[in-house]
Amino acid sequence: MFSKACEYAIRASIFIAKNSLEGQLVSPKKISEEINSPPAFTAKILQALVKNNVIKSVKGAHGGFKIEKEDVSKVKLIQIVQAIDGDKTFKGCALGLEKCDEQQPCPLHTKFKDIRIDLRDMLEHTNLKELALDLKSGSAFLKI
Amino acid sequence: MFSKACEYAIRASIFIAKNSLEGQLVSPKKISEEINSPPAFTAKILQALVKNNVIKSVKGAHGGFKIEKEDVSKVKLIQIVQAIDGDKTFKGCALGLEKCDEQQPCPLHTKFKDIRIDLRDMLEHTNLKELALDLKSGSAFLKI
DNA sequence: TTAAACTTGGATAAGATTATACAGATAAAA
DNA sequence: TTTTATCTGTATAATCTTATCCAAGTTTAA
Repeated sequence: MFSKACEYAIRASIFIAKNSLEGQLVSPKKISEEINSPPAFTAKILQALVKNNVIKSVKGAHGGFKIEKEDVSKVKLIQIVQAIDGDKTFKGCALGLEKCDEQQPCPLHTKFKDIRIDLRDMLEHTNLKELALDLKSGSAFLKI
Repeated sequence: MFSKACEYAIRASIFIAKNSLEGQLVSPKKISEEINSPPAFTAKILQALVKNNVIKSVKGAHGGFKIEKEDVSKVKLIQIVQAIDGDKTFKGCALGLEKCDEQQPCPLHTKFKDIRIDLRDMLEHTNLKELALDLKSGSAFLKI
């Protein structure tokens, strides 16, 4: 569904969101420990998220990554997916056809439509705050 | 969503299904032409489909691939996906966690549940005959 | 001002997926 | 029985994804 990079990106973003709500800045080292991801690869992904304005970085000593408190509820999952995987996840043809649309559909076009729409809706309407709160309350987890 | 190999596998299976309904055997060369896929790679995928009992091969001169007429409506998409991609598409955690379940869910677990179920249902209930008939009637396409 | 802690960017490597090529096996048909 | 058309299996290459490493730049705090 998502690439490995995108999985890490979402997990990292939720972890950063949780800490940002608590006023805490987090280092990439801490992030990769807490979401159980390869440190160097995770750092790369964090940079991509910064470039795409999903998270902010604070350089220098005692720096790290954060999301402004008032922005945590504004960041939607779709922004993260789009930043890392582009829009192939919820756009494009299930069978890989270049030009697949209502006029010239692939045989699965109609059958996939609703699933795609549901997926897109979910990604568009789910924000980092609700996910971070589930993490905080202990009703959801980011590793193992 | 699906791997490239799986996309080719589904397209090839639908094309074979259509021809099998018409009593025609098709060569891998013809298949890759009609579904616009790399010939050698497609041949590999066809072999995998034979091994997994999705299609049958007829060896020797004027051989090719087919599906028994009475089986065309019995082959479900999920068999093809499972044969090529395994079950990662409709099983496993959206965020890549090893052990993600109702007891220890990832933050997206609940939100993904319905989408996964819908996808699986669709794959379980869609058979090659209906897809082949759409192709035959000209209401769906397999290339461009 | 200097050292420490951190982010940034580039080079590189390991692994998986996608793709090709070809020799050998198989079976129909001439 | 020989030719021909085809599937099958192995070896190999190209490309993309995943992952690591390190040097350089940035900023805080001592």
